[in-house]
Amino acid sequence: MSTEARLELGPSSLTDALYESVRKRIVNGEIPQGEKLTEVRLATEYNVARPTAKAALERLTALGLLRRTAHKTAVVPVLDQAEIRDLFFSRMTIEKAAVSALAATGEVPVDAARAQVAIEYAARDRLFENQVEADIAFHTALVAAVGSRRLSRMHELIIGEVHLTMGQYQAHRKAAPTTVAEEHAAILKAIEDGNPDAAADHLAYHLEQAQGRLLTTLQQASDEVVAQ
Amino acid sequence: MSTEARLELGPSSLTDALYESVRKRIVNGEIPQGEKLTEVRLATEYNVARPTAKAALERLTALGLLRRTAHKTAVVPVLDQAEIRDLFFSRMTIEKAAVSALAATGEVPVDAARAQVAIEYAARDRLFENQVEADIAFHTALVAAVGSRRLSRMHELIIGEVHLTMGQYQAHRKAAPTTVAEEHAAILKAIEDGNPDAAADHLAYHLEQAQGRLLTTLQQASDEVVAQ
DNA sequence: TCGTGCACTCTTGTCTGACAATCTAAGGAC
DNA sequence: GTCCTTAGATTGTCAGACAAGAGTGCACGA
Repeated sequence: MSTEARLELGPSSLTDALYESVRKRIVNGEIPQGEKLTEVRLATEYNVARPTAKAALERLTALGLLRRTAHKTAVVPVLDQAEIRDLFFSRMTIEKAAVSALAATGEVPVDAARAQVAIEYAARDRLFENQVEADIAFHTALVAAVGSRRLSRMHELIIGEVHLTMGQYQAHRKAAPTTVAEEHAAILKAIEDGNPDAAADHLAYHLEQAQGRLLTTLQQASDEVVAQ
Repeated sequence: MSTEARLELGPSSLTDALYESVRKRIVNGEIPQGEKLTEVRLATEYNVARPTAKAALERLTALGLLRRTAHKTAVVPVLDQAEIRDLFFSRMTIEKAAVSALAATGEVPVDAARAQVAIEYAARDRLFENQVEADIAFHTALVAAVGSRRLSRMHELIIGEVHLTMGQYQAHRKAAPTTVAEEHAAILKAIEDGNPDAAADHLAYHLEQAQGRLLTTLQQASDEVVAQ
């Protein structure tokens, strides 16, 4: 972590900017798992007041990107196998409902199709970070297209952790971009065909595969630590 | 709203206590829909600092019990028909997944059974507030029993609004306690029988009925306003 | 030598007071 | 009557401070 940092002034609120900056650094692995983030550290690094840093930390905590208990320092969480399973179970619940609803209308969300293209480009250029980014965007677009504010908010509550996990294990990840793209395409196809059950099934398969890939890399990562 | 208020010192944090106190007052209708809650008002009423009040307001906002945009005063939201439908669609998604998972194990959650009893007592004694409270507890217990931290967190994200809506229309509500109890019993029965599909179906029916009851009372309430 | 307990430090929770930026609403000009 | 300006209200952010809880290491005793 560099001793100085500059905030983009895009977002209206200073807290927003700080939140967004730290969020990115966590999900792309720049701030590694297990790292502690104190309020004063964040405040001094970004040159903001402690309450502002506190607010940003609380928001990150709410989205699962940090863990924090009373009077204790916030920590970037390390998700174990059980938690990854729980994460994907929850994710499955939301996204299944989303694709089913979309298939009922038969309309393929344009943002999802766009993200699908972005994934292919990123994969071709070996830009892993962009690939993860686009993958998250794809799934987020699917949920958003349903038009349910609350479904999206619930999804937002867990997708951060998905992003975190994928980002943290990025280096270890055996990229299988074509596989991912094919699985995504199958989901979109089922939506276009207006087949809710098929859409849900394809999505379930895709997420199971994704979970499996993550658990494998997680296992490999822990093996490497043991081997040292 | 009284000009003075006392906080119970149960919760460790002052913010927690404030949050909990205001939460109760919102969901039971003491603070009506559309009411504005400024930071200073809350701070002076409870005799706490503005930052503390701010934190409590932010938490309430996160759970949908207040609406707040930048630089604007927090307001107790008024849910229209479309939002109630969205709310129940989201709720359905979570709770269906929950009862299906429970039925797969075949174990009836004790807390849910306990809440079921509480509903009956409250209904018999005409304690509407307790009845609502116990109903929320029943559904929360179902989700909690799955043991998925993230599913529970997502549920928490929307159940507050359900509570709010039920509480706010409490006065208008035509109580149908036996009906509710029977619908709940059917869900528990299906779980006990280990039948996930039946459990999901009974839950879906129950929530559709509940939504219908709410929309009806909502309609009646708006009619009354027009008639004035 | 090892374990227990105390003190110290770090960090967070909360407070007071303040200023700037923004939103709301009231009042005046046309 | 409508639009614009201006004043008040409200929130965002800041600085500095103190108390309370959590963690750590050292000293002391067994």
